[in-house]
Amino acid sequence: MDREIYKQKATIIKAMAHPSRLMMVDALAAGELCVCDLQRLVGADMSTVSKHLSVMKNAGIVTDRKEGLKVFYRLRVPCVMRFFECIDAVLLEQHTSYARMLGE
Amino acid sequence: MDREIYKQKATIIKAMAHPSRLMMVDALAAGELCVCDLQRLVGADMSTVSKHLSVMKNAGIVTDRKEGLKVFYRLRVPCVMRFFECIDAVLLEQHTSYARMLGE
DNA sequence: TTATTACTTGGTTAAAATACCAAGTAACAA
DNA sequence: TTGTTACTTGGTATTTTAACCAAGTAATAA
Repeated sequence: MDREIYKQKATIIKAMAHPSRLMMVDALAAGELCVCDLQRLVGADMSTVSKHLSVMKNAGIVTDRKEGLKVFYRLRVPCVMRFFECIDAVLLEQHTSYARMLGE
Repeated sequence: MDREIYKQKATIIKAMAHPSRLMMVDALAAGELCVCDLQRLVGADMSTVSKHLSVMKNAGIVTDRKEGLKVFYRLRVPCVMRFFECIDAVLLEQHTSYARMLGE
């Protein structure tokens, strides 16, 4: 059934649909980071950050690797970065029509 | 502040993060459709479909146009379709590692 | 005018997501 | 062993989403 596929796809997209998670993906585009780095980045409780990461891990967006005390996360499917280009296009379009509206 | 930008981006992504909405975007990729078409497609209450569309409209993903009794929606930023390619890559990767796991 | 169609909006209820604190685990250090 | 660091997981309160029904609006038809 098609329904099930759309549900799976929605789960993946939903896993990115949060400001802190987007921020983390953006940072991870440059390479591996430990949870402690990501916590500093988003400035939330460690448990909150950890839960955000597990959402993305379950969705298949990131993987992790333990090294000593630290756990390093990295993007599993780098193409998610191409999302951002399109999102920027949407934001730009919003901005453009807003400017157009003001000009009328 | 960066925070605000990430929040805006999350709003756009969140607007696609629902099975019915994904299904509609997919259908709209082929061209304009009226709310009645989209209702048949997703098979939910008309009011539900209308609200989903307004979420996407507010996010800047679709626009609408009234013609007689019908309201036609279309994608405003076609690049959202490129999302799907990447989502497919994530699903494929999930599938691949699952197969790998079974093989071990 | 009244009726019908195609939508949207308001209201309500149920389900899901999010944040923090507290407690638990795993690796290393003393 | 005991302590510390770096995380994860459980619990709970709050907020956000989502679905349907009912009522409202705009365009057309009779």
